Amino acid sequence: MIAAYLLNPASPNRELKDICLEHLGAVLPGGKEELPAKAHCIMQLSRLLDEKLKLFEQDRLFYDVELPLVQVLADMETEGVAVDKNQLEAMSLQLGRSIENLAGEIYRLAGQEFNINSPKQLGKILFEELKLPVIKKTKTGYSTDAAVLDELAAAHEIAAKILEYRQFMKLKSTYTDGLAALINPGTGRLHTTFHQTVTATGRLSSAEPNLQNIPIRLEFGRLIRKVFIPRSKEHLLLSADYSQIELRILAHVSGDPVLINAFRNGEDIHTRTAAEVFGVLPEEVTREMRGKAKAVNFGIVYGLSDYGLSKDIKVTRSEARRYIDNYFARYAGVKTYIDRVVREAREKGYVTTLLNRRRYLPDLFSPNRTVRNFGERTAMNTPIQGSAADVIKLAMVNIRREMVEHGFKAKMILQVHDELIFDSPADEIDRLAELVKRCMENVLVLNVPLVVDIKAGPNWYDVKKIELLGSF
DNA sequence: CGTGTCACG
DNA sequence: ACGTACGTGACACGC
Repeated sequence: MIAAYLLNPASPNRELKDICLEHLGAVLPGGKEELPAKAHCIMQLSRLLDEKLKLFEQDRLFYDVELPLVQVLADMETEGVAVDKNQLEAMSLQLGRSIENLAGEIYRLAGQEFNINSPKQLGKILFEELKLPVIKKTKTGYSTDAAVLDELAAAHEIAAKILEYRQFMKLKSTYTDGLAALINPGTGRLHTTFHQTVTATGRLSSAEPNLQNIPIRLEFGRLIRKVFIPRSKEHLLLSADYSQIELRILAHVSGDPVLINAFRNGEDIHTRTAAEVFGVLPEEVTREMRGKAKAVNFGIVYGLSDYGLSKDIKVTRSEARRYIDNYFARYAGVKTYIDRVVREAREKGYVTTLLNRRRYLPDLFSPNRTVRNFGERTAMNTPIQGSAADVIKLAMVNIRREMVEHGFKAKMILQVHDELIFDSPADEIDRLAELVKRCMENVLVLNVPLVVDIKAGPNWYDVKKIELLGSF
């Protein structure tokens, strides 16, 4: 399954019968021949896929990264993450009361009761009963998403209430109630499943529950993180996250001197970008300028458009265009790199990552311009996002080896794309922090340093940065 | 099961 | 004139 994934990660079907069809051109029979036919196919496939991996120079990625990662992920899933069930239930009750109060307010303002969770019913109330202006439409009717409600907030106080209602409803259904329902009664912990063959870029995904999307951006949601705790009172949680890994990878693959210098000098990258884009000194950069520059940096990684940027930071499209033009004028190496990646993708039909992960981009050849543009943005984004996935996967394999070798009691329990979480005895924390930081920062040698921040604490909310002594 | 919405990196 | 930021998963609704 994993070999087939590396050969073509965008292929939607990963069942044995799909892989047989794709690589052997064979249709698996049903009935009494099914089992021996499967055995035969697996044998054929193991040789064939091994040959194909060698041909694509993906054998190291397969044997040195993805295969050893299987055991790492299995152990993480088995260990699970402890949660405070009582606290989860208390939060649920509190959210339930807030939701009821808000619903009452919303019904009063609407002049009737209806299902607030139904976009169809909500649209009718907002745009037909209350006659609010229609901002945008979906395939099936009126859009009522957060951007629309934000705009409506000026016209009617119901909009803000609905936004608040949605926020609480999300927290209750997906997080407090949703997580509580998935606590394993035997272990008292949450045991996610990490999927290794799902994403087109090489990232992992997490399901049942998804522990890669626990709230953090809004303070209220962030409190959910308090329920994620160590397994015993002698333990702490330790989190280790890569600082700006995607932009560092961009600096490496593009060779852009301004970007490389910024990272080598340990500069704040968003401030540096603001200084470049707005033509001021770093010390003259305001909060607002830095915020916009941060959005530009994200946009660069995504394969930006002036439209997407303007929507993100709420400036006019021509203003966004100016930021982008300024960016490419100052980071000319990035511009050259992006043009090269897209051109090579068109020539070869695929893009690759640092460790030779591959993604085919048939969208590049679509007659539809929108689809083609999408393909071009994918061509820019995938080598960055996918290389970041390569880096952390290799680090996970190396960390596990060292932890086993040195007899650590601590356990790696979660991966959140650029971050690893450990459940560790308090008296191991300093040694673990040193090991994890060293493994993550030295996993590959790039032309800019990789920097990892380490935090520790009594739960996932209250982790605080710790500085390591004497490790340089 | 498709759609809309929204949580994360 | 049109339609667009990259990658996921879960929930609720409604067919």
